[in-house]
Amino acid sequence: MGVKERKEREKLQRAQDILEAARRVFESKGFLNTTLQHVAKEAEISVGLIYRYFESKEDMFASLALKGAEQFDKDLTEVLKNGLEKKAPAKEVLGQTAKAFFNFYSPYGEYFDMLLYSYKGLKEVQIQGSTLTSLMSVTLGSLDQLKTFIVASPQFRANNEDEALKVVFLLWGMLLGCHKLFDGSGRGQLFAFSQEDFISQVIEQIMVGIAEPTPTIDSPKNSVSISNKGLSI
Amino acid sequence: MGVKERKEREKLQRAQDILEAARRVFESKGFLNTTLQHVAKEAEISVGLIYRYFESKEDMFASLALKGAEQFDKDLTEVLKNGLEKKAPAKEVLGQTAKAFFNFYSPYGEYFDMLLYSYKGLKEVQIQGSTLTSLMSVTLGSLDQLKTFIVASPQFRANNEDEALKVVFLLWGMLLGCHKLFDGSGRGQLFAFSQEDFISQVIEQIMVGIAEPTPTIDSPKNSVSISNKGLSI
DNA sequence: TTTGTTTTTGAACCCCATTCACTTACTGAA
DNA sequence: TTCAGTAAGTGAATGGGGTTCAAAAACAAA
Repeated sequence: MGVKERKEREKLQRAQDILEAARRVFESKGFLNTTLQHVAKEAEISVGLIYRYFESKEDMFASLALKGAEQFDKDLTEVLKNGLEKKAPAKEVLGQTAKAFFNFYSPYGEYFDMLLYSYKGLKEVQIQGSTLTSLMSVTLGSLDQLKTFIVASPQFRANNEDEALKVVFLLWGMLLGCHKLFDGSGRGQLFAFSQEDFISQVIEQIMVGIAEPTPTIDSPKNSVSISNKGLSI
Repeated sequence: MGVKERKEREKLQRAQDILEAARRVFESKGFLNTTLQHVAKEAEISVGLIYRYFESKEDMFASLALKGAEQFDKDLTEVLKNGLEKKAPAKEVLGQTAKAFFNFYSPYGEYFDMLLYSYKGLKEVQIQGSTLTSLMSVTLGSLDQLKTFIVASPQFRANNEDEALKVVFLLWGMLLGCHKLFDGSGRGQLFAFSQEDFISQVIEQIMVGIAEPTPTIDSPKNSVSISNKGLSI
């Protein structure tokens, strides 16, 4: 009874084909300008058939984002594993993380944004579909990976789960923000530096801080013994 | 001929009334669930009249965001002026900046996000309306204020425009990201800490860095003379 | 009052996402 | 090979909502 299995496979494949077609159209036209007619044409099927494979247009977005998030999670695992094994400098690991993040977020983050956005808009109607739930759960998994890495690596100040979690959110927030800054608005071109350069410098700054090591000129009062570290918060 | 003036005033007032009505409806229903019929009803006018005052629904969003951005810019000016005059600790100033940012971004940022988003979606059709242009320009003005502050304050490592700009973007990105983390997705409740606490700790971390001050145990090779500062990148 | 202008209205228009009655393709059994 | 039953696929119809427009109402000036 290989028929059932074959059908199953074909069905999955068809779903993937539609998704890829959708991605192509979105990328060339942008979300709002893409109609399901366009997608159907690109996928060489009829409009109605889309609904046999996806609950809605939004669900297609979610599915794309989910694919991206899963890829990111896989990349992240790789990056962190290598980082620990080779005892690579933290900023290098974070740089690679950022790179993976943008690989995910540039094509898919838009969908992600939109989903978050529409989630909020729809919160009183219907909280979320299963695809969106999966998306959230994969994302939280990635955050957890990062947390574990930070606790395990001796290069970070944070050495317990709680502290590390905050660092993770700081990094995550920074990445989200940088993406918005550069990619989300098209303003990137206004800046004199590339995203890549910028990110690596931001990471550098996050590592060592932006404050002047010796804060004020007029307070030698509590310079008792910590003169050498100077930066222990 | 005070008639003309009165009409002028009434027109402006009417626009404001519509905008406020729109804001109320958006806040109670969310964007996507708000129709122009709703807004018209709330403003006690007919649907068509909205179009005498605003180019489109999107333009209403942009106008709301603009109001928010202008308020933020004003607040920021105040915060930074006080900070410099009173030589307040940098993290305090940044904390107040964050507060002002969220005051703006919580009610209006959603519109802002959406505009950025739709800007991207529509970039090949029509770049932008005048309201959106103003919004961008006000925002860039705020960023510039921050840059100037950072150059002027001795508490920051950065002491030239170029360095300071990067710090500004780091901060801005962090704020954007934190907003998304907490407010944009409703995930805030999942975390064990409040946005306010989180932000202040993030600022702390950004000031002093997340790296362990003495990076590795096995490199006393270049401890020539900078042993006291230890953190000069 | 009359005339010209501005404001206001709400029904009509149009663009989609979504649905649905229907057709076609396929499968397993007779 | 035929046939019933099911799954896959179609595209025109539906409905919601942003936008437009012709006409009415309100208003100003003469």
